[in-house]
Amino acid sequence: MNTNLDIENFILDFSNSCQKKQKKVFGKNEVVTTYIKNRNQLCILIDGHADLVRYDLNGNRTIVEHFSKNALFGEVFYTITTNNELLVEAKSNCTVLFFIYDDIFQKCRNNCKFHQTLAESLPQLILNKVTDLNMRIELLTKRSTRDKLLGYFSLLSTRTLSTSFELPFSLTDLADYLSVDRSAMMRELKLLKEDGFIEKVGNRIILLYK
Amino acid sequence: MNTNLDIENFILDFSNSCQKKQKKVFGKNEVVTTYIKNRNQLCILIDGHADLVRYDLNGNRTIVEHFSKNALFGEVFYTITTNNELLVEAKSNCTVLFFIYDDIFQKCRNNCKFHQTLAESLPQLILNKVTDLNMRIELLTKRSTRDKLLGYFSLLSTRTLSTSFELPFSLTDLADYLSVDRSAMMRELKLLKEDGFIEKVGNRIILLYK
DNA sequence: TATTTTCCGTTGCAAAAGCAACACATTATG
DNA sequence: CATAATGTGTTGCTTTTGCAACGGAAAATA
Repeated sequence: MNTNLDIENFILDFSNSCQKKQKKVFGKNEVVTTYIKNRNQLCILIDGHADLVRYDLNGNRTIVEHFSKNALFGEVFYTITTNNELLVEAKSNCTVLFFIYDDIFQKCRNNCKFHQTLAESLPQLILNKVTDLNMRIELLTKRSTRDKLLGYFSLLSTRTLSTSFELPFSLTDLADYLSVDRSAMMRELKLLKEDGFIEKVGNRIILLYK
Repeated sequence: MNTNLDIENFILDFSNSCQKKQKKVFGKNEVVTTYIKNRNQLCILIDGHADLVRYDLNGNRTIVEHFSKNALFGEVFYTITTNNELLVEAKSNCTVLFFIYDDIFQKCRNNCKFHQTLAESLPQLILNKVTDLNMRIELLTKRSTRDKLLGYFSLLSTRTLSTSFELPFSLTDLADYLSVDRSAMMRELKLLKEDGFIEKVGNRIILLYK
C-alpha cells in the first residue's frame, strides 16, 4: 500500500504546472478556512499543525480534529447541519494547498501530472483520514474522563513505540480535544498519578501500567 | 458528483464476472465480521442494516457505527490499537460484499468491469463515509445528554426533511449509540418532553422547537 | 527586561450522569 | 398459546463531571 506518498516533493515538482489550485501560507493562530461557504473545498496541509475547532452556543470550545503534515481537511468532508462555527486555526506556521474537489477528477486543462497523481493517491489519503476519524470516535465513546485519558495515552504510546512521550497539546487543548471540562480533567490526571497509572514531567507522560 | 451510484445493479450485472470478491447473506443478529484478523478487508452492505459494536472491559456496549444500504465498513478502516472486541452485527437480513482492499486498485486478472467501476467509484463512497464519521464526531463531542439527543434529532430531521420521524434505533440502542447510560437518557427524554422540546409517540419523535 | 497574556494546578459546590433495581409492555419463540 | 427474552419507563442513591474562582508559573510580547 502506498501510504508514503511524499506530497511535499510533489508540490515542489509541480507547483508551477497547474493553475487550478492555490497554495497559501499562514502564521500561528490565523484562520485557514471556515466550513460555511466553501462548497467542495478540499485542503492538504503541506507543513505545520492546525486544528479544526468548533465553538458551540454555550461557549464551549471543541477541537474536532488535529491536523499535521499531509492531513486532508476542508468543507467537502462536512455536510453542514450544524449552526456552530467550524474553523481551522493554524497552531504553527502552516502551508496549505486548496482545491475544489470537482477539479481533481476532471482532467486539468493542462492535463497536468500533478492532478493526475493526486487523483490516483487520493483514495489512500482519504482512507488514512477514515482510520484517524475512527480512532477519534473510539476515544470519544469512552464513558469516563479516566478512560479517555488512558485511551489517548495508549494511542500516543502506540504511535511513538514508547511508554514515554510528549503531549502534542497543551492541557487546555487536550481537554477541548477529549471534550471534557479542563479542571475535571486536571483532577482526573492527578488521580491517575496518585493511583500509579502515570507519571507526568512537564509535558511528558510516562505510562506505568502493564 | 456521482453520489448516486447504484451498487445493487452493479452487483446484479457483474456478480458472476469476477472471482476476487465474495457475496454473503446474513440473518438477524449474526456476526458479519470482526475487526481482529481480517487485514485489509473492505465490505459493502448491499442490503439490510448492521451495526459496528464494541464491548469494553466494563461490559459497556457501544454502537460505533450504524450501517445501511451502500455503507462501507471493514477492518481496512481501522488500525487496531484497542483490545476491545469490535464486531459487525446484522440488525436485519443483510447482503454483504467482501473484498481485499489491495485487489481493488490492482486490475482484476479478468480485467473485469466490476472492479474497474468500483475503483472509480470508491473515492466518492469513502468520502461519504468521512462525512458520516464527521457528523458522528460532532454528536459525540456534545457535552450533555440533552445536547446529544437534540443534535441527533436535528440530524434525523434534516435527513427526513421533516420535524417528525421514526427513530431507526430502539431506545436501548440509541443510548449505546450516543454513548450514554440508558436510564439517564430516558430521564433526559422525559425532561425534553416536559420542557416542550419534543413529543414522542411510540417510536416517533416530533420536534417542537424553532 | 517589564508586563501582559496564556496556561497550570487546585478547590468547594452544584449539576449531571451513572448504577442498580424494579414493574410492566412488547416482541420473539418453543 | 404459553413462556421466555427483550425493551420501556421510572426512581433513589452514588459517583462523576462541570462550573466558577483563584493564585501562581510560564510564555509571549512590548
